[in-house]
Amino acid sequence: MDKTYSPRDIEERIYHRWEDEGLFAPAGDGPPFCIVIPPPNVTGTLHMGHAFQDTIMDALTRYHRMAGDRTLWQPGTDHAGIATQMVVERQLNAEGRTLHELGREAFNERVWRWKEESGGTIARQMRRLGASVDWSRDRFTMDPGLSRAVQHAFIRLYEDGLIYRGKRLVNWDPVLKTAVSDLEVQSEEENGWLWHIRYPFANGKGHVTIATTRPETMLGDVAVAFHPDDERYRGLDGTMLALPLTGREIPLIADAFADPAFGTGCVKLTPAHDFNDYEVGQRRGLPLLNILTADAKINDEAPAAYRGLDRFEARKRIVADLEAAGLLEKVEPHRLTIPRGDRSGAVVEPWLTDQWYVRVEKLAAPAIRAVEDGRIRFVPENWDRTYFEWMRNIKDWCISRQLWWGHRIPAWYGPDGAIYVGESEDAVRGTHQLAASLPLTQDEDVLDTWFSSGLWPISTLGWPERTQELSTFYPTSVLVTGFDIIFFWVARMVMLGMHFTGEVPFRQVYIHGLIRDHEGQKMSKSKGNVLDPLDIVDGIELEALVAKRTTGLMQPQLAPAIARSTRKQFPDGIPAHGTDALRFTFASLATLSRDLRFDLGRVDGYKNFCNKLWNAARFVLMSTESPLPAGPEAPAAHDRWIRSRLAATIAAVREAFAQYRFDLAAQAVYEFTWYEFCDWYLEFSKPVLQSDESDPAARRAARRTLLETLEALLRLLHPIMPFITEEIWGRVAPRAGVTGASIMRQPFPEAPADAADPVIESEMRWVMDFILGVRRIRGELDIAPSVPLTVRLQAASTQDLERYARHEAVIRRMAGIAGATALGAGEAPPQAAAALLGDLRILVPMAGLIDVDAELARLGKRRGKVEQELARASAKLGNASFVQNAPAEVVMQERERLEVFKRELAQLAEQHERVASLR
RNA sequence: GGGUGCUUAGCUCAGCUGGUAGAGCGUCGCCCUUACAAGGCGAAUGUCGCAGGUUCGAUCCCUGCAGCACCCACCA
Repeated sequence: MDKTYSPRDIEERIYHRWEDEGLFAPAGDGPPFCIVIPPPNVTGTLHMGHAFQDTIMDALTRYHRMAGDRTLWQPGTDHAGIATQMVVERQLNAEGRTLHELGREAFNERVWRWKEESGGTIARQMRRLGASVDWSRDRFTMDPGLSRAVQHAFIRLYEDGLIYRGKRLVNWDPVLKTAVSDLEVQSEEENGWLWHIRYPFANGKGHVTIATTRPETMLGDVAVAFHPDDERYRGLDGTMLALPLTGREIPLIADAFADPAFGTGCVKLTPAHDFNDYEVGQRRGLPLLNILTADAKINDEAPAAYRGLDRFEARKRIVADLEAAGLLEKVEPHRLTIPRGDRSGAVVEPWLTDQWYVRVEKLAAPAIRAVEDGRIRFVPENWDRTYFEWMRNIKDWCISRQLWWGHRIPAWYGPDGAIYVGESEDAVRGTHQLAASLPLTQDEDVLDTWFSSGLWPISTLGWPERTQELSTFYPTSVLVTGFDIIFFWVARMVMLGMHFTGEVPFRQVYIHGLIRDHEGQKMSKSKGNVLDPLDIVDGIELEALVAKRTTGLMQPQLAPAIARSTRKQFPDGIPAHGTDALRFTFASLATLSRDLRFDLGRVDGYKNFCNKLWNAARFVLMSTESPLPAGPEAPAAHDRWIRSRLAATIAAVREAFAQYRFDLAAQAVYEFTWYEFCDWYLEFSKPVLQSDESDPAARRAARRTLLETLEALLRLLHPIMPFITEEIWGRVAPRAGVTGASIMRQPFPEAPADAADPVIESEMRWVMDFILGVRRIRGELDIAPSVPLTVRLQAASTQDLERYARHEAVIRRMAGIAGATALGAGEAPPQAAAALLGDLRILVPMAGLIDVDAELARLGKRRGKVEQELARASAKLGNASFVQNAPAEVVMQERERLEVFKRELAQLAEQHERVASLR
């Protein structure tokens, strides 16, 4: 093995081998286990959130694969309608061309080309991260098979009466010029104004005053409402008003919709441009007057003076005209929520159009029940409340989009406006027996991306065909995703999956937190704090990092600040850490918290961990030969001890995986590896291995234990750190007598039932405490390691002496002592510093090497601590109700503690006196 | 307006069904001891947000408050 661990040399090579050998495909006949990947945008790149999510899914996948399950991690990408279309459109614009010049067909060809070009990026990145997806089953939402699934789903829902076409108000994005669903609208509080405007009575005698945040919509007003109980307007129901600037007359009506407490109590009604007003209008039979074009300019329904003006321009003009007419009563500042399109950032308009909708109520009911009765379980559990909250108030889902990139809606219109839904024009003509001469035109629109995403678990497995994969892997086992798409995606998969198959799409939904930067900020291009996971893996020079963060900004003026903060945070760029270190970091970050702060310092730490493991393996390989020599074996206590500790660690890791506590799994395996295996066990084994005088049977046992423990440890670590474990395992396994092409297909470790050994653990605890006691004296009294110590044992029991004898070689080496001898009965103890180990006192004679003051200080410090503990324990035991009510076990334990403290205190006092007398 | 989280060592976070507060990073000493200086050995550091309550006992359970996030919602 190379002396240093260098991830770059091993990772790519190993991944290719796995892939070439087909190790990612489901195998065996164990119970099925399946995860479908949340499909990233095909033209996108992986960010930290993806890398985190992929790490979790891969860890689960590898864990289950090793546990013997027939495991499929289903990969794929999403066509991401709006996002992708916007990117390509921007490319076009940069070339000085527009979408419409190109035409629909040519544009789509162009998007496909772009998809082919950039579509491999994600896959390349996933390979670097070690993702063990079954690439042979890679899918794209616009693949022919998946497109067929989408079409089939649409047709069936239509036939089931769950899809309809309707003219109503939708959220209209005037920049993208498409309808969007409620979920794609982001409402933010912003500062605005409240305009108070007078609407004169038609008879010229007086006026009412309305308050509005959107004066330009007055051009579409069809009524003004006041509350029926509002005394101020008693008897005015039905009075006609002269709508300013328009020459139109509209009625004043009494309607409970108006809130007497707001503004003047009068509200203008614009049913074509406001969701509330629309509802009132429907109820009251008011007309709809649309005054806006698709790009939110004033249309020809409005007075000539305003036609063609942008809505915000029109607002200014109208306010000015009202003021000039003396109708503007006042303007006051007002906080209001502004709805913006989540992609374009444009203010969304409620706009009257024909769109396709999914009638969700019937779909939602079984989807709610599935979570209520536990067929689907959220982890952490409380996300079900979020799910319920939304599902119980769900509204019909607008699924048509006025885009070109996506699944075209399979509907055709006759000249009379009749709607025919089917697989193709021919099919439609056939089913409905339409004359060949009857002209049919297909709907121009495409479906919401989330419609096809909602089918993902079934469509990737082959639905609507009844494939082998579908029957094997559906329902899938667990969905791993972020809480931000519970509504967009999770809920829709449940509804659609259940409707089409009668079964839930997944049994568990593991909701992970959001990766933020080290300051807790969301990572975003415009904040300039994004990290490319592969830059952490491979490292990146400072200048390259700065360039990466500052190019392609939507707001180029942010570049200098971003460059500055980047240089400050990473003065030397980012060093290479390797994939395993990054993955281990993600695993240890995967707590139940919803915000996860990513700190590069942790990756550094886990890279060191990789190095530690690497070197431990080197030691094991250097200390053993292949194959293990035959012969009788005599395991030492520490051999049995490490097996006992390994068993406990295995149990902890398995439990952690079962609970999706990757952080606890990582922690358990980290602590075992570093603190138990490396810090203690390897050192324990050295005297046996490196001495020519040791018992050959003990040596054989040590070598076996070394190899077997490491081999199991590698398997235990593999789901989280696949590369380094594979690399080391390839060398270690043969010596441990394990055969196999790859660690990937080895069984996940199981704790042998008889491995746990409390007796041995307590004996080794004694050994370790002995060593620690001497080391502490050395450290605190500043005795150089080169100074050999000979210690005396005072008040040693038979057991102490036996233990010392059994472990003398280890203790001498690790505590750095030349030897230890028991104090004879009646022999006066030497002047010495002492470490306490139960009743046993380990005396380090002070002759000439101990600083009296330092030792006194040391004793005093310890005494303070013990006194504190003692006081606490005795207070507890002095409390009658504690003794009475606490479980006997607890009380007994407390009594023991008290005794121990008392004894220790006495010993400390005695020691203190003796040392002080040296002065 | 409704809902959900969070507050523990300088920083980032664990702490399972209430029973002696932990880790990593950082800090401070001493060591290049032949697996590893990406290391070893040792050390320091906490009124567990605040105030009540339940309990023999509360970081943990309950109530209230404060601060910080986030989600949902049509108030002109």
